[in-house]
Amino acid sequence: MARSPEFDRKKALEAAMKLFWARGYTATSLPDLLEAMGIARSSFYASFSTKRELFTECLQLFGNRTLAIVDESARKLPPAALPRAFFDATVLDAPPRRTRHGCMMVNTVLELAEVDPELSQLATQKLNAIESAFALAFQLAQQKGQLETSRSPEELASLVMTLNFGLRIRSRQNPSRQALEPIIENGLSLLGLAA
Amino acid sequence: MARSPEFDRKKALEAAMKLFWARGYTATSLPDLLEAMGIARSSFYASFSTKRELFTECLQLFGNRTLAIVDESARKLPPAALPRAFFDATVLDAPPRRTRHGCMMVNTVLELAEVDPELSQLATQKLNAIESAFALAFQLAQQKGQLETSRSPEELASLVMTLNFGLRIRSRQNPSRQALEPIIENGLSLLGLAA
DNA sequence: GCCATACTGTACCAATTGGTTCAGAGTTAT
DNA sequence: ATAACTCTGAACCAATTGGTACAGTATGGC
Repeated sequence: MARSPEFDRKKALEAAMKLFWARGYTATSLPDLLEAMGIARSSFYASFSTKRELFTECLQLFGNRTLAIVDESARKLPPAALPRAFFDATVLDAPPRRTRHGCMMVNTVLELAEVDPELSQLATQKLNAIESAFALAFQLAQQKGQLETSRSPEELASLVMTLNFGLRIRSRQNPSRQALEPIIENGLSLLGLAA
Repeated sequence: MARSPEFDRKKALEAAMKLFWARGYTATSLPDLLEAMGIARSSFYASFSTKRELFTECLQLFGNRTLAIVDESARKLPPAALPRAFFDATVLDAPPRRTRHGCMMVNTVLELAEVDPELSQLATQKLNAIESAFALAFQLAQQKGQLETSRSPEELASLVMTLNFGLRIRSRQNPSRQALEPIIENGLSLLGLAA
C-alpha cells in the first residue's frame, strides 16, 4: 500500500542532538539542522513538529543517555567509585571533539535560563536525577563503610555535581586531558572519593 | 560651538551589559538593547560601532569590574581569605536578581565557544586573570604559613575557579542563598580555605 | 495497471535580524 | 543669527529567521 517506512528518524535525531549540543539552541538554525539531519524541510515538519520540540526531544535523549551511564556504573562498581567512572566516561575517555561540547544540559541551563525557562528547567530536572543517583550511591557507600561519613550523601552529591559543572566549563575552554585530569584527581581526592 | 557632550555613554553601556549578562549575546536583539540603553538606533551606531563590538566592551567592563573585586580584597584581607570574600561579594551578598545572572564571562564561554571563539577566548582570558590573582594570593598565604602546602598555589587556584564555575551554573538554576551557601561552605572547608 | 503513502524540492510567507542613511530637531558657542 | 555639533525618528536595506503549502517523484502492496 505504501512506501518504505519512515527514513532514519533516530539517526536524524542523533545528528540534530550533536548540533544543538555543540552550538546551543538559538545559534542553531533550521537550515543547519536540515543539512545535518539530511532531510528536507517538509519532512522535518512532518516528523518533528517545531524546532523547539525537536530540541526538547534531543535534550531528553541526551539526559537519558547520561543517566544511563551513571546507572550502568552503579550496577557494576562499588558505589564510591561512581564519580570517577562518570568523569572518565564523559570527560576523560571521550574524544576531545566531544569533550569540547561539554554537557548539553549544563549548556542549556546557562543559555536559556532567562530566555526560555521551561527548557532550562527541563535540563535542570535531568541534572537533578543524576545528582540523586549519586546521593543514593553515597548513602550506600557510607553504610558499607566505604566512604567517610563526615558529610551527608546529599552534600557530597551536591559537591560532586558542582565539580562536574565546573569541569564542563573548563571542557569548553580546553578539552585536553592534561588540563582536566588534575582537576578531577584533586577534586575527588578532596572529597574522599579518589581511587 | 557644539551641543552638550554625549555623557550618557557610560549609563548606556551599563544597561547594555546588564542585558547581555542576563540573556547572552545571540538572544539579545538590537531593539532590546536600544530600549534598555534609551538611545536611538543612529546614536547607537555613532557611539558603538556594532553589536559585537558593544558586546566586547561590555565583557571587558564586566571582567575588569570582577577583577577589581579580587584586587581590592587582596589589599585588605589575609590572602587565604580571598576566595570567601570573592564568593560573598559576587554570589551571596548580591541581590538574587543579580546572582541569577551568574557570571557574564562564564556565560559567554559556554554560549560562544563553538559559535564565536574569539569572544569566548576573550572571556577565558579575563577568567585566567582572576585565577592568577588567586594563585598569587595562595603562594603568599603558604609562605606565611596560613595555608596548608600539600597542594600547589596553582592547583588550589584551579580548584577554586572550578568551584566558582560550578557555583555559577547553580546560580542560574537557583539563586537562593540557602542553595548556594552550603556549597561554598563545604567547598572552602575541603580546600582548607574556610574561616 | 492502480492507488496510497513517504519523501524531496521549491516557492512562499510574515517577522525579525543587524546595519545604513538622512532629514530634521535640539543645543551650544561665537 | 549663524555655524557646529549631537542627537532622534523613521525609512530603508538585504539577509535570515522559523514555518507553511504544494506540486512532483519515488516506492510500495494490491
